Amino acid sequence: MAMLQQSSTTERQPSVLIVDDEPQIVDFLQMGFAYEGFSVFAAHTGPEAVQAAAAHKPDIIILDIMLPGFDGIEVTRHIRRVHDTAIIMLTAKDEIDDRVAGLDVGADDYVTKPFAFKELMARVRAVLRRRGNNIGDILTFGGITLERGTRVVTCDGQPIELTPREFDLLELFLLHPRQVLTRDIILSRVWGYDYFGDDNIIEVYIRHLREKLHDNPPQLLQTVRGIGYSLRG
Amino acid sequence: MAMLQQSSTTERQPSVLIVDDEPQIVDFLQMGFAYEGFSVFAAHTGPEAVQAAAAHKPDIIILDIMLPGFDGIEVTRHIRRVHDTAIIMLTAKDEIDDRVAGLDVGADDYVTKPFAFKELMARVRAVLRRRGNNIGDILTFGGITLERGTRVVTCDGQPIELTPREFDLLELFLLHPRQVLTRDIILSRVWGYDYFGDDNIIEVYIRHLREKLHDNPPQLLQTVRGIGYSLRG
DNA sequence: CCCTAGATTCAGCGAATTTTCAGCGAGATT
DNA sequence: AATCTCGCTGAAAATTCGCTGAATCTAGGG
Repeated sequence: MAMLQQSSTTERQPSVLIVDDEPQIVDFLQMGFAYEGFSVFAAHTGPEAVQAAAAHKPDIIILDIMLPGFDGIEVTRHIRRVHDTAIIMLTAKDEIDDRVAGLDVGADDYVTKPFAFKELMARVRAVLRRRGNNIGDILTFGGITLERGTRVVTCDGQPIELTPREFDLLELFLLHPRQVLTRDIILSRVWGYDYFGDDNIIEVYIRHLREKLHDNPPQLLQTVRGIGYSLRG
Repeated sequence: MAMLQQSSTTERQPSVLIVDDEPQIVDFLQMGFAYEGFSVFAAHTGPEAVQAAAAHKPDIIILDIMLPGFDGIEVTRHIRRVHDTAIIMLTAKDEIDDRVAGLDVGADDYVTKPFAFKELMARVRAVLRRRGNNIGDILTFGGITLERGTRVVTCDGQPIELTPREFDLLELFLLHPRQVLTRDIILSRVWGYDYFGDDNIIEVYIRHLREKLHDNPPQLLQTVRGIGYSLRG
């Protein structure tokens, strides 16, 4: 998963603390959140988590309920005593009891493993929004506005109807304006890392977006021949 | 317990003061009330409670009858001397006598520990309603009105009969107007995080709501293909 | 035990969306 | 200029997705 530079349209960089003892999970989440423009901290044990939470005061914490020695519920209590951080718990499907206990202690939401990163992200945004932290909910560039919560997109004030794929693609460009996004990155971010279809699908959707954004001749969504595409002013 | 953006239809944020010497209880209640859209204050001792009540003038106080040094009855008397705030007492099962005494002193209601948050919340709403403080009890959007306490729903002034599931679903949308609620979130909020059934149940209930709300063709409850549904004007 | 309201499942249909594909033409390379 | 690569285009094909009209299942009341 290639790293991209953070969007300049995001006012402040939101932060996340990931707490899990499985390095794979941590890596996976780290990549995902970094890509979404978060600054990321990680912890592998309960005590580390409590310390990191106090030190960095992240906007949100992703916490595995099952941690060696010091479980997620304990961690939540400790953290909440110091700072009222939003917390989303990760649980396996067969840990219903623990999960419920976690909620009682005050997790803001929970997600069962295995999960799609997209779903987790949707919940993260919902939680942050609920707490009045709308960071990253509205993306803007050129005359384009994209509201992630309501999925309303406007171009020069006019509302635009987009299909899910079109929406995801535009969102990607708005997250990384001016960046040249390679075909590889576009494919893996919008169609998933396991997509093995035709490359040409990108061109088709770029065309759809250009049509709907009245970007003709291409000015907003510029072709970078041999590489990919780029959203420019 | 997924958290979503607070409804803009809620006129004013209600406030609650939680008084208990057990941090676990305070945490538990804090999260619950925060989720319900209350601004929350907490106190751990009698004097703190009296001071906080005077300072913040909360809409309602949740007061543990057993406090070290200065018991709940004393606190109630002090508070009532200054301000006529609604008070709900928490008591352990074996403190019946105290409970009666608490009522005599002027608590509006009492709840025995252990209790389900839902029950407490129901009583809170009942008490606030009785006192003419219906904050957060009535949700409105479009021509729809939903009264949480009585579970009465009207559409364009006409009363509508809803089954429990239908009510919960509509309530969810009214709590988050205009937001696009994903199928995941709808399922976990209305059917519970441990629901393993068919996705299609959502469509069935959306249809029921549309029928009862005379939303044909869909205008109020809009489908967001590939994502979920959204309550719009 | 039956009856009923409510909850859930299911299969088929139609429409929206996604994907594929082949031909064309603009840029790049020689 | 000839050639080649790569992106663009229009349209058809394939697929997904939500809607619908039952049928089935369940729990509670009479």
